[in-house]
Amino acid sequence: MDALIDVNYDSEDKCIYLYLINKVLKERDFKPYFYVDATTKEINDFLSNDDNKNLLNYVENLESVRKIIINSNLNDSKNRIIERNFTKITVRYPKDVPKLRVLKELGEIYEHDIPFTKRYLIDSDIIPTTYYNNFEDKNRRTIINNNLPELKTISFDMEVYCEGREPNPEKNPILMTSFCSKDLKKVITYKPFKHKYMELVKDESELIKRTIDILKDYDIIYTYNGDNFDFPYLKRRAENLGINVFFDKTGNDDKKTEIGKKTKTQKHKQKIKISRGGIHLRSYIPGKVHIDLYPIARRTLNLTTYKLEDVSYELFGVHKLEVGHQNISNLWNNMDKNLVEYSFQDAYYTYKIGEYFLPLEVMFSRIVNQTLFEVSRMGSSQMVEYLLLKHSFKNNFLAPNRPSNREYQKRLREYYEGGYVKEPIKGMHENIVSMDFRALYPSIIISYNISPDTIDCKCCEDMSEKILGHWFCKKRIGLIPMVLRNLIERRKTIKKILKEKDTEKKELNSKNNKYYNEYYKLLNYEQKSLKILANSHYGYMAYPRARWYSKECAEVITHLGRTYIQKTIEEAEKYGFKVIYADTDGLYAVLNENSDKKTLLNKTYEFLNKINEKLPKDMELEFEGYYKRGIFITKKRYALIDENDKITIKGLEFVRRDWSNIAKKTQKAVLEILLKEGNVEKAKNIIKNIITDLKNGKIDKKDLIIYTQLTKDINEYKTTAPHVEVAKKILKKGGRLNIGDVIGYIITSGNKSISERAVLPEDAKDYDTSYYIDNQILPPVLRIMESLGISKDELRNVDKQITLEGFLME
DNA sequence: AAATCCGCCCTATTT
DNA sequence: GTAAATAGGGCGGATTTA
Repeated sequence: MDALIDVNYDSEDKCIYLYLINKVLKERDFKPYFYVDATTKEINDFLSNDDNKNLLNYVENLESVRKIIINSNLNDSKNRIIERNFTKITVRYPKDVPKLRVLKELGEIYEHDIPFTKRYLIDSDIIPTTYYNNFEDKNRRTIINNNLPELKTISFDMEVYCEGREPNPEKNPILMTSFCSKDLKKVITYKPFKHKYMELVKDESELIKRTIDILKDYDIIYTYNGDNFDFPYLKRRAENLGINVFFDKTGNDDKKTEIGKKTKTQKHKQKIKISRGGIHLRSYIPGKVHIDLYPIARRTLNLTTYKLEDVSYELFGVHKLEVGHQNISNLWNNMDKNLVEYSFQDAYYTYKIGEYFLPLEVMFSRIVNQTLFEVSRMGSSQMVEYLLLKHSFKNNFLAPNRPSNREYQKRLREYYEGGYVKEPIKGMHENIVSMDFRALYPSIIISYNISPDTIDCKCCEDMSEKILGHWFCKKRIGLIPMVLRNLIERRKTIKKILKEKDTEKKELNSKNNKYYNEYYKLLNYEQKSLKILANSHYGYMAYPRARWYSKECAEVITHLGRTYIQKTIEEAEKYGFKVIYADTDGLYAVLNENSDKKTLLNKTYEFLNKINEKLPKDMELEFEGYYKRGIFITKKRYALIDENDKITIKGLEFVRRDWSNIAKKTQKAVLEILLKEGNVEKAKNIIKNIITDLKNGKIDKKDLIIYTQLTKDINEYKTTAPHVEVAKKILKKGGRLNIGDVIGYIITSGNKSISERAVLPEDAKDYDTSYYIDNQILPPVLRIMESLGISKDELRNVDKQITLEGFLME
């Protein structure tokens, strides 16, 4: 029983290492290759040329093969897909491929930039993190089951001495490391702190050695920002102290075999490799799965800030002990045992977050067919791309190339129309129903067979009606619709199983055994990952760096989307609904004549049945929800309350990070009163009280902080903005900043510009009361009041804040 | 000279 | 490093007002 957890090309051994749980296999048969649009003769001639003689050494084999290529020139009168011969060039080593790219002088080269280990997973039939029988024998290899493999997981965190703002690995030592796993809780350090999880070692060198010793026996290592901090720091410290860092599992070296036969033992393969991935680093250890939870949290959750503490609170609702980086040195010097507790809590919550995200990542890894390490660092578009590469390979297609920089720049400038948004009927509404299309874009893609390899195919030109001047093949299913259909069908099956299990559970009304729970949970994760991937295909086709980019396809999809929602609005109105608001794939409506909830719901279901009969079979308009009340302010900004008094807020300041907490709290309180009771006077009172508190300095500093993200390098900003000015101050103090960092600041008093008065919360001596009243508290609540028909004049006679306050304070 | 308007840049949301 | 549609703050130059 074996399961693959990592794949690495060993450049010393010149072959692929397949890391299974507790076993390493070598794959020597698989060689790097790519394709050239030229004949073997042309290539042979080119390579026998004296200038290119050295290139010939790299080539292991030339072979003419039939492949299907997508003709991306839509104006071309040839077919959309063409099957013809290309030359497949197999080389000795991965690094030979870049050298042979000069062959593009002879004709376009294809699939020359797919990393070798990823290529291996595309071409092989191995699904990562899945149990197989007879793994070592390619012909007898069979999947046992879909259970989650028993992976040994551990979290790891490090504390470092820090004098200034940033620790310096040349000077500042590692103070302690902490770990958490199912059966291990430990903090290692070289000062005798008192704590139940403490392990004392002699010095930093021993600390590092002991740390490696612990980690090497685990399969998965969770960190929080380990990519950019813990591992690079650990590596550098170890180098400076002259320590060799190898993560080879105890006993692994004895079990290394060729596929089939035994070979000499080999050690010292698994060391930390730091590589650049865009602006960030990646810390990889061959054979281990390092999962950095920080980027996953950033991608998956929507929070103001993404400190470990914020994420723990979001996921588990617990506040963990927090220590500022600068305070670590103090705690260390004073032998404060809180440092140990803090360090352990970091490891503990990192572990919990890791276990929380792992199943979903495992599912992505299986579906996309790439390693956990890679998949946990991919965005949804990259996952779609690898999924498509897999299916492209299976169907004998040549994958389109990634765009050149020029092509990318060109694509960036291509705009097209998106979803339809109806101007809302502003103000308060009651008895509201909402309906939306289930997976609108994916279902359109499938229904119309929209794909770069089916658009405007010559074979179907005459028999097709044109959509924005385009049509799609009727004879052959396109690559993207095919992949999408697979995902959606599998998801449907899972949903059905889950539903059956659910009713079964209810009928039995009994406690479930463990197997049932695990099975159920896992299917639920699979279902979630399938949904995410399905929903990413439209965005993928419109993504300028995509191989299967097609602006035309994306344009047709949104066009059809607009048509369907507009048609639905029209039908709803004919049916006796008043549509209050609609955005892209869904709408909110009330009945024209006054009615109770029951009448409304009955009518809604009648309407849905009627509409769904007319829709293509893969498309469906669904009931989404019923709401007692709702306030609609503008497009993309509204709030609703359901029967359980649950409030949903969309787009308003309350859900945005770039507003102070006090402004958000006030808006929420006002909305709550208006939605629950419709009492305008009470709402005014809330505002009045907050303003009084603000004036009396009763507001907690934390509630005044405004958070804004840096979205580019500080020098690229063309305008002065508060968060940019604060960022400059941070840099001046010796701090480091990255693109994507979130800056928090408070506006202090004075009469200079707002940007000049923005300071870091820790530096704020006071705050500008009138700024917070005029620019933070009032605008968000006034917009709501105004939408209810309470004119600004009613609230403020002249435009001075003093007068408005006067009105509120009466 | 001050107040106001407006376009631009920028961020963050919704779908 | 999925897309477009959208609102709204702050800045700074242009325009209007006194």
